[in-house]
Amino acid sequence: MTSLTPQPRKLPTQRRAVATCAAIVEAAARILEERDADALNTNRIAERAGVSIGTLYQYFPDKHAILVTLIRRERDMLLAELRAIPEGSDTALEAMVAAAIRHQFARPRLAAALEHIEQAFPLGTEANAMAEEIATISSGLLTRRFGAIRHSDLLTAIVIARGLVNAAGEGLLPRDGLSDRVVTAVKSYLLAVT
Amino acid sequence: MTSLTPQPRKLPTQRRAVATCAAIVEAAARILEERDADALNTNRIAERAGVSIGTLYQYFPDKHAILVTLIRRERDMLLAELRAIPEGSDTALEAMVAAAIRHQFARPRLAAALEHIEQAFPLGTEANAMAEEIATISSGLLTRRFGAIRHSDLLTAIVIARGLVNAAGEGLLPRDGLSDRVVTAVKSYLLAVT
Amino acid sequence: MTSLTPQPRKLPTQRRAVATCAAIVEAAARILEERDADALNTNRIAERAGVSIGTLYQYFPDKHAILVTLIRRERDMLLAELRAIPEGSDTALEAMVAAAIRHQFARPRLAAALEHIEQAFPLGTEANAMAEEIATISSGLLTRRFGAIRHSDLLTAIVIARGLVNAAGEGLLPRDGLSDRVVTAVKSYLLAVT
Amino acid sequence: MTSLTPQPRKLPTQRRAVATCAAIVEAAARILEERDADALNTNRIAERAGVSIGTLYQYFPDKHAILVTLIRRERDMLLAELRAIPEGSDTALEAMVAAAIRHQFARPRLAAALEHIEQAFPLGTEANAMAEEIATISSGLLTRRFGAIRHSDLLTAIVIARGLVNAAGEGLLPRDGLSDRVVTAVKSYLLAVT
DNA sequence: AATGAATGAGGGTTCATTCAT
DNA sequence: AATGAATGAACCCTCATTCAT
Repeated sequence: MTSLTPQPRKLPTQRRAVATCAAIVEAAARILEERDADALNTNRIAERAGVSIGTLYQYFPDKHAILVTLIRRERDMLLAELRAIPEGSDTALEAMVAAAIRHQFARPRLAAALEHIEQAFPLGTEANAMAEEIATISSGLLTRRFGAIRHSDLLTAIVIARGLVNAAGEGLLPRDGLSDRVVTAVKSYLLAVT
Repeated sequence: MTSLTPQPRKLPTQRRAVATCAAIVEAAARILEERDADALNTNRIAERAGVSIGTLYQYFPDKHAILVTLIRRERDMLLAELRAIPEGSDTALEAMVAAAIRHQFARPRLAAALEHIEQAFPLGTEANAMAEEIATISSGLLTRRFGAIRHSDLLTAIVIARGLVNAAGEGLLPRDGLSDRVVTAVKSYLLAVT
Repeated sequence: MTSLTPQPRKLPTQRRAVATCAAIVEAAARILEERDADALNTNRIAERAGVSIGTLYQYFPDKHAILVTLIRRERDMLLAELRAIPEGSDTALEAMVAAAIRHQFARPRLAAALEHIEQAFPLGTEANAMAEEIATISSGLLTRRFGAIRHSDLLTAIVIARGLVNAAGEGLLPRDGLSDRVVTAVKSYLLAVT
Repeated sequence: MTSLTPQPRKLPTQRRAVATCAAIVEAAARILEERDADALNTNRIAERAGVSIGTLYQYFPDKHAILVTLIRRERDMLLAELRAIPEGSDTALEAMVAAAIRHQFARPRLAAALEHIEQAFPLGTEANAMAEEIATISSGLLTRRFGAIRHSDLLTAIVIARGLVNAAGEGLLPRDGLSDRVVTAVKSYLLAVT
């Protein structure tokens, strides 16, 4: 467990290989959804993906790399949604929260499982890079409404939102009215500190 | 790893037995602090505790039970501090946040490790019981200042506080000014919804 | 594969454990005798030793360590025989050769297998130490008959003897008259260079 | 790994095929020189040779066959040099030793690696054939100087020479003066027994 | 009560080899 | 002829747990 940097062992060139690669990552996702993180072993991943264990190791140097790829896949989906929000929008905050909630509840068990796994990895440069990117995007989107926000306050707001969405994803908080609650929490915090 | 319910195999009555039991739990805590959760295995726990693996299994039915005991130990320490806060205090919120931060940073690596482990356990009745107890205590302490608080808002406030303290414990947020930030976040949220 | 230094993982204290440890090493020896070096895997060693694979790994950190222990065992047997030869003897050379041949043909297939395995290990300090010790012993035993011998000539003589005994052990040379041949080769070389 | 007999799967007639075949064998040689025998796997050989694994298996039925071809290649180079020594030469022994040393030190790591690998193969008819051929050549070359030599003495002399050259190749013996040492050892042995 | 030797299911990974394209 | 994706037997090793002493 080093960081989030490792790449697939071999870049798949043929069409079939790309599909195999994706199937392996998706198999890992399904196992995390249906069972426990403990149940995630390479043999099961291979079986679930419908490939042999050898094939799995052609594309990923080790188990860790599969998870990293999966985490990246999910992260990139969320980042893409956030980047798509227009900067000038009056409802940027609402849109961001909506995206986060949509992402969390698209595959809630997967999101929860990855949350834990991600934290088990040492915070490599890539994990920080994502936090930084979210901060940058948020900054752009929120400045219009809240003025200049101190970096630490921005991070605090992100942590609040993230925590609430995750908690709801894990069933600790009712999903009903979640969006409003998150928006309220973030908005009231930012207004209080600016 | 099923739930948080298992009890130590025998309720130790003799003085030495209690000490052994505590030594085993503390050994687990130390390993979690000094190494990784992956490094936590029963043989190492026994060695670190200065007892044989056989003795360990005389006091705990399985590895899970050791962790549950450790989690309970830490949780009870925090709950005791929270319960000690006088109900009539004007600064009850500040006191609660201070207690949480003190607890988190007393043994930050341990707190972070347990956070992850706890989530890996299925949410047994006991975990919920703790959440409920914190909600009850909080309710008592906060009503004076914020009036009647909806249960979901109380939970939300707790999740916010918890998330911020944890994030700071993991280094995602500066520790400096943490107390103020948490108080501000909780206070502004509660004021916004009441 | 580093050097010959690794020790058993855990020094066996109980009588049973010592026996187990020896059984594992002997099992490895038997497999090398009866099959190929390729057939030497830890599962087979454990099975042949009549213990579980887990037990094997209680005493040896890895496969390599078993081989190192076996090599040491055999080496020490030979060294003990060589050391037992009286320094003043007129027939020291003959006695040394006899010891080497006896050792080689006590378990010829084992000796041959270990020869190859030993060379596959990087020449650690210990392997050199043995060569040095043999040189020292030889020097003491041969000086009386051949006068002062240059170190390089001593090594050469040892290599000659070793090579001939090994070749005979592998069936490349007839065993008949082996002792005389080795003694002749060494004696004539040493007389030629002194 | 059975014996030295297997042939390349197809006798390549086309120019490119011969080159591919040679590239594969040379790739194996380079890997043995640069890394360990453990690092010698067919995928790596193919990669190093710049061909696909499929192509490799078009030319060689299995991994073993590649090594056999390599061993033959090296062996034939040495035999060719030995055969080139004129029978009537007074310095035939010196020439033979020089050839062996030249061969050993041309690619010392390769020679050492092949030495081990060769011994790991069961002594097939081919290995014996080589020993026999060397004996025949040696006999022709040495009779003039040493008279009729018993077969066992010839073999002994060859083993002595081979052992010394190999030992020097592996760094156990100084290379300096190696030629003289080998010649002295062989000459003094042969004079002693004839 | 305590010890620690022993167990063995299970997991990560490699690599010689095959075969569809 | 060449490619490289795919295979899966086999291997090394860990660790939760049991049980004879």
